[in-house]
Amino acid sequence: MTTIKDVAKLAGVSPSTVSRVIAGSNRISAETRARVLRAMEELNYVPNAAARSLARANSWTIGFTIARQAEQAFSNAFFPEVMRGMSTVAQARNYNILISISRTIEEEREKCLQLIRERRVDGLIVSTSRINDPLIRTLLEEDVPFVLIGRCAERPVLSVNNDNVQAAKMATLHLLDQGYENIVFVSGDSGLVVSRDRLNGYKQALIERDLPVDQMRIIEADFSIEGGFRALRELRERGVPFDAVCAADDLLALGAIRFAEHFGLRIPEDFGIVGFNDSPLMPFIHPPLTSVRILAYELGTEAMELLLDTLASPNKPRTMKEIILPSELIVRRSSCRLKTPDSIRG
Amino acid sequence: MTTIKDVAKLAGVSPSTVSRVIAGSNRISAETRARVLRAMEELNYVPNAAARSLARANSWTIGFTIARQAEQAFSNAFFPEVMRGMSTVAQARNYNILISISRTIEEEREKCLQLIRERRVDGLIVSTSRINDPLIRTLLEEDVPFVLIGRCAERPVLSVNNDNVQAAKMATLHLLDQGYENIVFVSGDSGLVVSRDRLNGYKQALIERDLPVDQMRIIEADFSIEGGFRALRELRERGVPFDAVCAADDLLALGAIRFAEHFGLRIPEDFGIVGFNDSPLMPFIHPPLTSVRILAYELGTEAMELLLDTLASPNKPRTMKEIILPSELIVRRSSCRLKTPDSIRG
DNA sequence: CTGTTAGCGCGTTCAA
DNA sequence: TTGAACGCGCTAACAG
Repeated sequence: MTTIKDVAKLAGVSPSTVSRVIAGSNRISAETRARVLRAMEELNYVPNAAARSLARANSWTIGFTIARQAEQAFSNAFFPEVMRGMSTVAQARNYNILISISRTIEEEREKCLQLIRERRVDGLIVSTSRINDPLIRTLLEEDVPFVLIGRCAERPVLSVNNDNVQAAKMATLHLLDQGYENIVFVSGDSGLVVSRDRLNGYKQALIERDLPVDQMRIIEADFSIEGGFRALRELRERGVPFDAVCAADDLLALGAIRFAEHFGLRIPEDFGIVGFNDSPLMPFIHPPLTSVRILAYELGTEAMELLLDTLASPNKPRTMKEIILPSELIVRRSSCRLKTPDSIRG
Repeated sequence: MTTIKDVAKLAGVSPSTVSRVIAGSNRISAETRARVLRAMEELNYVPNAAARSLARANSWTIGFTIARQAEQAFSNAFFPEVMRGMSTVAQARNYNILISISRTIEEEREKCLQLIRERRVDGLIVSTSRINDPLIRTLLEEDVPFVLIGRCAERPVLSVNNDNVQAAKMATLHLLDQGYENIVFVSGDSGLVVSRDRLNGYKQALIERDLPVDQMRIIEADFSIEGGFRALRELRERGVPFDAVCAADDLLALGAIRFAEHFGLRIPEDFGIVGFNDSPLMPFIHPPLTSVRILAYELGTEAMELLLDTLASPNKPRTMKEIILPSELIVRRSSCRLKTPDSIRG
């Protein structure tokens, strides 16, 4: 392994001079700098990350954490896209990304704390948040620099989110506009902030149209196709009448398609469906599925930028900026009993 | 920040004793160990990763690299699943995972070399390989510990792969068994080893049935739905007759569905389709798509285990073990003009 | 079984 | 503008 001493020897200077060249100090003669650079080149020298970390007390590494509930969403393109976004920014600013996938929220909390305490990462990007999330509370208590992708329900934290309330409201209004009258809402894990927000959007749409919000029409489902199916079957068995569903995720919407097939309902004539996340394959589903498109890549870039900016000015008082990105309702056949298929995508 | 010295002081021992406790040395009295552990507990002590790395010359971190061509495949669940697999094993063995997503193979090579030279990672898991891949050549030259997910065409390297040749052969034989007579092969980037292997499987199937291998029936496509569509249209314009397609990825197979819709071909009556990767949504595609299921999660666990085992015994001569995992053809309607839909999945 | 000492490779004083 | 000396937190070799 070639060290700073080897370079110094070859260039005929002291190690500290080499260090200055690396740091880009200007208190150095052009000639010396050139000699040092040549020596570095020749020896293929690369500074040892651990030694730098130790001396400067930072790691140039950001941790990205995903917990179990999210892991399921791993089946759609959301997380990969977020990661691609984060990576683009990190790379441009010479940061690395450490990922930590946990099975439970306790494990997630342990892992995050460890990464921070070990000084393995300078900050964290947290990918989902629960109501009263213990991870977030801990991170705040320990004053860990972090950005949340999503929203913290209890207090402002640095975060990047898409406007779930607005999006779910749009989706529901769209169903109403299409003449559906009894819309049910199939939620994911109700402990997640994102679920709560989407549910609120659904409610707001009903209220805006002076329609009653009926708890019977709201149901929580396992985050899977099967879960979506079972939730609707359950509602049906309870005798709740409905002719459309706003599902908190595409997987749940696919469960709704299963439900319709199973009970002989025609989509969109008898039954309208909208989902969330607009996975790339939605246009190919039968029928093509209406869905809310989330800017996943952008969530990643924005989160990373926000975090790195924060780290770059540590003394600056931390304003708990919350960035909100727009989402878009992609209308396809599964929710269109009025418009002709020609006028819509997919 | 609490260091080993603080613990030592509180426990009334020397720093090296604390270090021994951490390392689990047995040359230590039970009583002292208990005192030290209590002090560690009390101070919430966690060893600094950089200092350990520096002293022990390892990082307990594995790099995972993805390059552009793969990034597209990011839209299906393959990479997330691989990562989940890697993560499970890494976590169990106290390793961390650093990810590096590059746009070009040159950039990928740079990033990997840097991670190694900086000593930021102890080894690498490389996610895709090209024919004559410069990254792999470099890693071998520099004697970097790495495992390839895939296969190296030129020489044996530590790798974990699914049997692409066999899988493509199965897929093609299945189409032949279903009575399709003119099967074309739509390949991804022909520079990738995986593309070559799948193409070879296709050829082997034809040869086994004494059918001619016709270069006119083999075409390379952009890795996208649109690319799959254009490739088939191109073949059609060239006057190549065909009634079925073996596509090297589900995305390309979706392009084939588009093609069939566009030219009024019925699937599976007029036109049979099989894809690769069996994305979770394939059962919902219209028609449900036959596809080769890859054990992505297992590829991840096996790759990580292989790498960590190698790192664990560095002096042992490196046998270039190549692990091959089976894949499975999931038959659905898109390729079944003989069997009844009841007898098949999806 | 335990303490002392000397690095690991780099950044950063303080002098010169 | 440059070099010498020390410290970052931990491990390991050597004494005892």
